Amino acid sequence: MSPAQNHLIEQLPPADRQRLLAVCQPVDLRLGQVLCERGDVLNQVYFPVDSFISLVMQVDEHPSLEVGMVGREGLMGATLMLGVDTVLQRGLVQGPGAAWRVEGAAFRRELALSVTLQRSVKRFLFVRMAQMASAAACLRFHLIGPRLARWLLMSQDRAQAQQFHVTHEFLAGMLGVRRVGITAAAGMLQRRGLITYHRGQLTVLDRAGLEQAACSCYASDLAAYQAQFD
Amino acid sequence: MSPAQNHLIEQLPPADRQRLLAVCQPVDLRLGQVLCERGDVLNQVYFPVDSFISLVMQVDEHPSLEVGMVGREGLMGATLMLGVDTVLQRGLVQGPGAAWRVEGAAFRRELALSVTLQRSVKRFLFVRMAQMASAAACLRFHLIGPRLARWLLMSQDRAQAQQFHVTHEFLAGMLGVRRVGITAAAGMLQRRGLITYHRGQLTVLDRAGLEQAACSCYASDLAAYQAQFD
DNA sequence: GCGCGTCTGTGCGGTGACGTACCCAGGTGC
DNA sequence: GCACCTGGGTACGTCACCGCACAGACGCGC
Repeated sequence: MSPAQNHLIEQLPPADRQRLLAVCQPVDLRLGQVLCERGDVLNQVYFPVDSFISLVMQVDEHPSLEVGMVGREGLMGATLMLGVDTVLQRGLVQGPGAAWRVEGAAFRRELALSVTLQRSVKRFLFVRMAQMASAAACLRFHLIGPRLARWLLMSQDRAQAQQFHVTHEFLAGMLGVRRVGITAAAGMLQRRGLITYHRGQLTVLDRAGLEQAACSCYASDLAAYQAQFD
Repeated sequence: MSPAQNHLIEQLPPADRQRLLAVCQPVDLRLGQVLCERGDVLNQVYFPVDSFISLVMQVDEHPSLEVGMVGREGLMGATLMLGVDTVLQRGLVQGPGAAWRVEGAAFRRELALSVTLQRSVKRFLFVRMAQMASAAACLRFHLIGPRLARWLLMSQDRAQAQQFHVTHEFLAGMLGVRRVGITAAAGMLQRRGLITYHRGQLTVLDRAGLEQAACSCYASDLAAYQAQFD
């Protein structure tokens, strides 16, 4: 697990990094695993390495809806920084793989000890706020097609692979639409030669084309991240 | 301005409160005033007293869209706590009235001196995150009618008056819909005897009925706030 | 008291997504 | 080789909202 790392951990000064890793456990996240539910006490923090996690809401009887995604660029549980240990959204493993897990109390101790860690977590929280705001506008104004393209790009960035496992049903639960809506939109992307899929295996064929097809929120999310971390 | 106060300031220990108020200026916010634009450097923080402020986004060529509202229960500029001084959304005065204004640098100094202030601002940020997430789901799933009812309740809570000034046009820019969409929804609320309006003056007649008509997001937003501050 | 700008109401065709239902194909397991 | 489940495609009527356009109505200022 040494070359592929979580970016926030990677950027810590060596002493802070070693101290943090000493209280981390390497875990393997399985596709579909639910790490926490809304309302839970937040007692574990995850730093994805080559896994990634969707933050999913549910209101009333509506389909579920993703409001955030966390990969190696961040951590799940950043709100502990705000002194609150309530979980706001379900944490659903969307890309299987490795992650570091820390107990909440230990994480708070490390935060107190490392100004650099504090700074990174704060900035990541800020990025999440920017992304949630743009997600709100996206949900209001953008059509399923562009939103799907954006979602695929975001996943590909975190999976760092051309191919990953998603069914239309699953995608519907991310975008908060019907499965048929996804079938229509994905079929269009396939006909345009941007992606191909078969029984849950989806492959990105033309990344540049997908970026063209995606709504502007993809670019603005990326810009919000880069403004803080590059 | 002494009895009516901003809640965050009110709850500070006397010494901290006096120190903070010493660097605050009382200002009078005018309806429609724009306090900051997306991308600006955040160099002023506002604590509304009997005014309130809408946080408004704009994407592409679409109508504008409110993604948050700040009244006497909070402050505008809480993200300074995260060590970032970039403004994410336009700050538009939606309810005219008094507020305290602090320079960004002075606010940071006070934050460093007062653990209580830190704690309050952090909690308020957490509440804002909860509210943005629920706003996202609301935008996706709820119809204009219930969303409008919710918005009126939120405004009434902050205006602390039965009556306030809003035109259909303005409301359209808050909910991100056409003006006619508001006319239809507001007309329905009026026919049901919940509100009445005339040339920009809107009066809430039946608050309980409005709560019935509003989507579940109003209750869940309130609960998120109360979990932190009551 | 006249004019004009602002605020509100209505009408109409178009469309993106919805709910529901059914079908087919690929793959797995007995 | 058959049953069964899962993933994906198609069809059809409905609905909320859109874009656009136009009309009344109130109220302020000259």
